[in-house]
Amino acid sequence: MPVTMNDVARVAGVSAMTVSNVLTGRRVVSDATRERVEAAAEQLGYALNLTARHLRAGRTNTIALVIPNLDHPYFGELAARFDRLLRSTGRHLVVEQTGSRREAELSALNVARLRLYDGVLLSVVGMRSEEIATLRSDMPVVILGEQDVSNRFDHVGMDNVGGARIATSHLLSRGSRRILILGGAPEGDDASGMSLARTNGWRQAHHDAGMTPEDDLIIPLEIPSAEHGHATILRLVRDGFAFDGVFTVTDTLATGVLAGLSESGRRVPEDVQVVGFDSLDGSRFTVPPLTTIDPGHEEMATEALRLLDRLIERDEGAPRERVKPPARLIRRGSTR
Amino acid sequence: MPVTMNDVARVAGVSAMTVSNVLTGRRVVSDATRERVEAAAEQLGYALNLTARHLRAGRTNTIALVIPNLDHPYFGELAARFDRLLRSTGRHLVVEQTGSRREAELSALNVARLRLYDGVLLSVVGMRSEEIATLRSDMPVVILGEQDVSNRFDHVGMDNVGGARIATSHLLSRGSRRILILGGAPEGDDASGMSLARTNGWRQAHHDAGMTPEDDLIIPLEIPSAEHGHATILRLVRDGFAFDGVFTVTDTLATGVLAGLSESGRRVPEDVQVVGFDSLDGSRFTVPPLTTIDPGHEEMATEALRLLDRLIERDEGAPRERVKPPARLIRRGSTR
DNA sequence: CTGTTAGCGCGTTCAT
DNA sequence: ATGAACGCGCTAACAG
Repeated sequence: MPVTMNDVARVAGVSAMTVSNVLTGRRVVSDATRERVEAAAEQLGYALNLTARHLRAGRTNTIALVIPNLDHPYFGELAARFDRLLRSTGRHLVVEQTGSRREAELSALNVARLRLYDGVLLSVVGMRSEEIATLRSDMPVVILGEQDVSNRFDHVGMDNVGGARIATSHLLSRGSRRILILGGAPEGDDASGMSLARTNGWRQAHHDAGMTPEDDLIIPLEIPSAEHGHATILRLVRDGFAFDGVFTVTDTLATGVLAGLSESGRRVPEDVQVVGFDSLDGSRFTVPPLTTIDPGHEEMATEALRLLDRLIERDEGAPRERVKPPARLIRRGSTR
Repeated sequence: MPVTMNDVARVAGVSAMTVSNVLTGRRVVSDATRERVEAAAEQLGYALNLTARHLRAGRTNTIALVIPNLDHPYFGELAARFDRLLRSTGRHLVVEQTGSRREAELSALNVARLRLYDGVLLSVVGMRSEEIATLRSDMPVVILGEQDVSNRFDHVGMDNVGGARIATSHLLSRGSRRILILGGAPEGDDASGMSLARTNGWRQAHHDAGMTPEDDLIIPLEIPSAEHGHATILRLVRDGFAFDGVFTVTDTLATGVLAGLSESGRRVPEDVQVVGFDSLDGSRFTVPPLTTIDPGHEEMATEALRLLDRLIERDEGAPRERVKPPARLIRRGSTR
């Protein structure tokens, strides 16, 4: 059996209450008693039972981050960022992986309702907007990501349209004329909101320049993975498809594209310029280094926590907010 | 106030115990009562309080993975792997990041002792072997990584020497003669155990081939990051240092090296061959794709959980084990 | 098949 | 400065 406060109290010849006071420092204890208690605790190898404290306190000082996968650098970096911020306020981050499965996303929310977490940062992928709107919101929840969310939730997103527009304008200004959007959404496709928005930005950039992009430049993908990027770009090159620029909807995708272009002898940026989206850490060291869009990671993280804390403090009066930091271009060697 | 079992019991006209039985299915309940209880729970929006259940049960069905950082792909992939395995047995994974700080590593172990987790998978970096040996082991703990750990703990490591040897032999067999070991440990350096072991493997491979490698080929690094790999290789090339092969002690390092070689006009694998270590997902799509060493990730994960479960089941009699799966070479385009 | 009692370990409240 | 009592919400153990 584990050692409890009562055990320590007995050995120290005091009440459990006094032990608690020594440990938490919430009340003043005489030096003599303090020392006896500390000695007893040490001697018995006492360890606080956090589960009991949480039950008693009704809160756990733990925030859950619900994401699709940890083995995708995008989410790994996200988790690290939140961890840093929470740690600095003495709280814990717990990561739940959903594998993008609807049920897992729901169940993670549910676990939160089960009082294990004080709040949830939810990065939804498997659920559609309509479905999200039906979620119970009796827990502090902030939605992260590109979804168009019902106004029953706070939401921190990114400027997908603006970012894609900047990326594409950059390619145009550097002389690309046939710019693929890899992972884009053709008209009428039931692609993700992210894909749709970034395709719109790509289109807008062309309009800004007085151009109308050809629809065949929109290359949809099941999943924006490096594999798919790689395979797709190889196929296009082999088919003799004409293009001199690629805007990939994610950096991961760009990785595969750079690999594919290199294999097929296309030089970057001389023959083809490439721009990604996400500004992953690793994109600084691709060959060549990847020009990309920083959607404002740091601001998104701080804002998400601000909104979540507001809910945790039961500041119910405040209306739900939607935050969307400005995106900015990071210029590197994959463009001229 | 949240709804409790008692509230549900009152509305359904039964005892809390019966509500519990309906919810857990641990005892048979008549259909009539079951339905009343379910209706009441639904009506009140009841949600189980897991904190209370955990206190009562004395276990949480949660395993903690303690790692330095989530934004390093190596650890992201590790976390994803454990998450998959644990989820398949109905348990949860929680990730604690330590930033490689000694105190954080200790504190994570401590949180575990505080009954929040049933067991801990500890990836130590900030502590030295001697220090690990002094840790209390009154919790189910399995140590992961390259450390030489006291025999008071189960340990799952990798074959650093063997892997480095295979990597280097491969370079030698493909014609490299001056093979840098980037992130290596010079004689007498107080480098990490990982670094030392991989340097030994590099040396052994040379001896296997009847050669003795020059000591100036051992390039130590503070941190095996892409940045350092990049900067260091640029410097070496600029200084006119002679080499025609690089064994980087991690894949991340190799990323920086490939970028640096490309910038300075050295062709891979024609002028310089490169081999990494870790077999990260992303290494399939570097330019060129990276030849690397798979230390047996999958086996390491399953073994670690087997050992941990043994401890959780209080199978105290069993002696501590140390597992070290065989490493194998993954050949790709960065070598000939 | 259902209820009563009791306690997991802690900390708030009220008393001394 | 210290202690007693009580309850956070759940569930084993023991009735009946």
